[in-house]
Amino acid sequence: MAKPLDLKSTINLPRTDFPMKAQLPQREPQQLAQWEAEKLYQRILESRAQAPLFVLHDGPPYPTGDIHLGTGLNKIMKDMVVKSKTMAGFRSPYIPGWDCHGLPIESKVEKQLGGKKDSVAPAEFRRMCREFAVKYIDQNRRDFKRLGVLGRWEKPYLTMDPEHEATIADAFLTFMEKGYVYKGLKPVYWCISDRTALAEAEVEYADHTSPSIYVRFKLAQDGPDANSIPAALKGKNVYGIIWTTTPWTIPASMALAFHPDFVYAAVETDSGDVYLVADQLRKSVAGACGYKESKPLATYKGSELEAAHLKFHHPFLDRLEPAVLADYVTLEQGTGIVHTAPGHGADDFRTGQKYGIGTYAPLDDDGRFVEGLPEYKGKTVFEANPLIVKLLESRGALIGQGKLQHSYPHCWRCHNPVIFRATEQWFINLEHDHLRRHALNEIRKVKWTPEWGEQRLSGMVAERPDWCISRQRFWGVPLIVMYCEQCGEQFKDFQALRNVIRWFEREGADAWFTHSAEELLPPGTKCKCGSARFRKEKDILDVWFESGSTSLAVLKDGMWPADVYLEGPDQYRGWFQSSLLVGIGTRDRAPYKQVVTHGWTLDAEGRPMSKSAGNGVLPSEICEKWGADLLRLWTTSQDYQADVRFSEPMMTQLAESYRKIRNTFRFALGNLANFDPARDAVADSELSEMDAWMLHRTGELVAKCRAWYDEFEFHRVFHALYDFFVVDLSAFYFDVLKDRLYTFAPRNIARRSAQTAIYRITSALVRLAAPILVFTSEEVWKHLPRAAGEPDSVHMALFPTAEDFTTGLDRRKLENWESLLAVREQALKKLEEARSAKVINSGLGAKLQMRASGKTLELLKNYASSLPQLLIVSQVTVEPANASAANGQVDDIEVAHADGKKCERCWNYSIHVGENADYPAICERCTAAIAEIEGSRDPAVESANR
RNA sequence: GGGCCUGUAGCUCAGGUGGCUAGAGCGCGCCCCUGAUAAGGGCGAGGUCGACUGUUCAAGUCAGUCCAGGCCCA
Repeated sequence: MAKPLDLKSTINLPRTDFPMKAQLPQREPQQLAQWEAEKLYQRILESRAQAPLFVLHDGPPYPTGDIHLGTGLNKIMKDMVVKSKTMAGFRSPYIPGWDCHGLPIESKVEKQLGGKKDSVAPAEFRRMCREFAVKYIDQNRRDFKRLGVLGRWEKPYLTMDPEHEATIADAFLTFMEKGYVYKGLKPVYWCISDRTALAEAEVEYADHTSPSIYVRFKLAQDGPDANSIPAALKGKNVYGIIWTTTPWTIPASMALAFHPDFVYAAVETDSGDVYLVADQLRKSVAGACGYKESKPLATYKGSELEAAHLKFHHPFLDRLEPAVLADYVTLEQGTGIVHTAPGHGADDFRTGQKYGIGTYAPLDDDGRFVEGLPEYKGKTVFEANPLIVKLLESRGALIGQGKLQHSYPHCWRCHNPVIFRATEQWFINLEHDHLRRHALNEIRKVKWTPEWGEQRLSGMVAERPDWCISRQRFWGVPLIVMYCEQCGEQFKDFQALRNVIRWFEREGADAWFTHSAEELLPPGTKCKCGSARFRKEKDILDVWFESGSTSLAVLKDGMWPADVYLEGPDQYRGWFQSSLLVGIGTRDRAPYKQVVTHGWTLDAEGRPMSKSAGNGVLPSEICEKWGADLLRLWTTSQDYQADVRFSEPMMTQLAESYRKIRNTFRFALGNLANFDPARDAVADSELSEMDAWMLHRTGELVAKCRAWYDEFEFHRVFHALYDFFVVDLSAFYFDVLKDRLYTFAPRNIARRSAQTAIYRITSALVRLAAPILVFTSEEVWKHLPRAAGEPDSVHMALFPTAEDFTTGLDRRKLENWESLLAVREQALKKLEEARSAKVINSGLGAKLQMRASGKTLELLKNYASSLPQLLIVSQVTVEPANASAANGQVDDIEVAHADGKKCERCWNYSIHVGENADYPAICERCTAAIAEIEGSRDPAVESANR
């Protein structure tokens, strides 16, 4: 008589309370709160107190309302570096920082004041700026933390902190003391109605009607270089023709610029004069000026004219202007010759520097000429325009005029047109003490990721002009420069000046604005001339000098230089360069050993993301919709060395990938219910061969992932892990394992072997995934049985090692399994054919009849008993074949319907179903399993298993 | 316009020093399962390797030109 039995109750189905649905947007904040309450970051550092250091120095973002996706990507990458280094056994602190000073906040405060900046004292103005910065920093900090980034958030570094401001000022003094700093001229945007310098960002372009004039400059026929004048021009009335829309710059004209490669024609006009213009523009110039030209006397390349040392007479001043070369000269309009006023144009200034021509800018703050001819002296530049045109006319130099409407820079505050004006600025001399050469040397010693970074930065450093470090602003660190009130000399007692640093340490840089020079200096300080009264410099430092100094302020206690800097590609021009120069100027070396750059953040069409373009997506929105782990998955899914893209379809796809990973973890956890590694794990020698082989494969994966983490190749880690989850585990190993896990007696050694492997594999994968999926990994970790001594947070754990996965399985057997995997692929195709032909439905309904020869036959015979489980079919027969198939292929596989009846318990077909009178519906294997289960039914074991 | 970089299936990624019919996963199509179930499994169709011209017995891989895009300058 058959025993009554609930078959399903004898099956070991997965059981876990690890939820299938992630609900990341809801759960992640809870996890964050828990980490914060547990002081996870501090505990990690404490647990690594004796470990070797690995320092990533955070490039400080500028505090703004919402963080941009690119900023999110950057922070996530930094977090992955820190977490992976921590798990590799390093002590890797992360001190986030903010770049607090500078124009954007200053502008906001100005707006708040309704443009009446002068209505408050500098100290009060600075207080308001500070308030703004604090507000934004708090907001940013929330966003960054939400991404799962662990670090010293409660005490970040701020460039506006007193101690930090002191370090910046000190670095400046070091530069000054070592002789790098000099005062020079540089043209800047200048608003003559507000009497102030404007930053690039403070000018807006609007249409403006300017005079448009053609002016002729007469070639000097005498002088020391007269011999080199080309023969065709000798002794003639030759004129260089220029075109300009700013007649008022003519008094400051110092040179005529030619393009080195353009062809210039010397054409004789109806008046008998010879005019020099770009050959291509000959006709248009003649048309605009209303003269007739005959055929050209000669043509010259611009470079020839410069080589001939041509000089031209200024139309109304006693000045000779040399022909110079400039590659910004264009043929789009004008004459191909550009009158060059180094005091009133950025391009002109550079050309002037190159040729050692003076920077002449005879204007006061109101834009009035302080010297020159009576016709325009004392007038503002805009008043002077028509006067100078008239003057040119009266001197016979004006050969054409009109009006031109064009886009012209205007002041954002008063909306009046602005001018370029040379002003006194402070510079760091790149040649002093071979600063440039030293920098280029240091660049070579740094490891660049990607490698082309070296070339890129070298190119920039080699070409860059001297560093202008002064700004006419308030919200920043002042240049510690003082002048004697009596003799006017710059005060250069650096020991005394460093007293200011002490003030800054106590009160911050505000001290500069609230105390007199005499208070800031040590009591009794005197100038060489004997005077004790000093005047403070008003300028503040370029914020790039500040951010360039952050490593000095942040990396204490043997942390300097940093192991790595990691930023976007815009920082070659910015932080990488400023940090390098400050590092060399103060400590004679680069502040970083390695520099990693990631790409720019683009939308689906490859356009850069920005709020103004309307294609920007905020990290906070992504966290709300998808979760931070999804954003982190996005970050790792792509190769960051190129630009990275963001689109909704990508996120949908990643969400699917995430779901797969999560479910696979969940399956593993479900099958580890009641599994206690300390009690139930099977020794290596007792492992089923397939399990040992899978452990081996896991070991290979571990080795690869660790190497990739080492090289910061996160996307390779992601793709390898993901493929392992999908292909090796979900589609293969776990699928094959179901039969053993579900139908074998719970404590059967073969089932324990499977669980041992699942446990070890899962424990490894969750740790490898932890730097990427910081929340999900923690969730898995908490559900995973933990060995004694393992930390309660996955982020405190160490990465697995490949050695953890050596089981002693010999090489030949490993290869056997690789071959069997190939056989499996072959069999699956045949099974699919049989399914379409309706021979079978499920694989378990099949019997495979294989024919093979040689080594393959031998292999299949040796593993005959494992084949049905490996292929998830009910029966497999192996017969010798006549022909021998190519490398490891089975010659033939035939699929037939399985023999016997379907076992109601394990769903395998067997001819033995019904043989056991007690359980007529089950097969011989299940009969044995039930006997094993019943044999072990003693209450003590039972309770231990529940 | 200049410097540097990027361009392999719909998407993301592999393809040392040139050498078999260019690979993977996802997505897609078709099918199976219902004991991972708002899961799981299988098979299949997708690529002129941005374009062109060279070097070579042989090029996704080397060289040149061009096109598209990015960062930074101008």
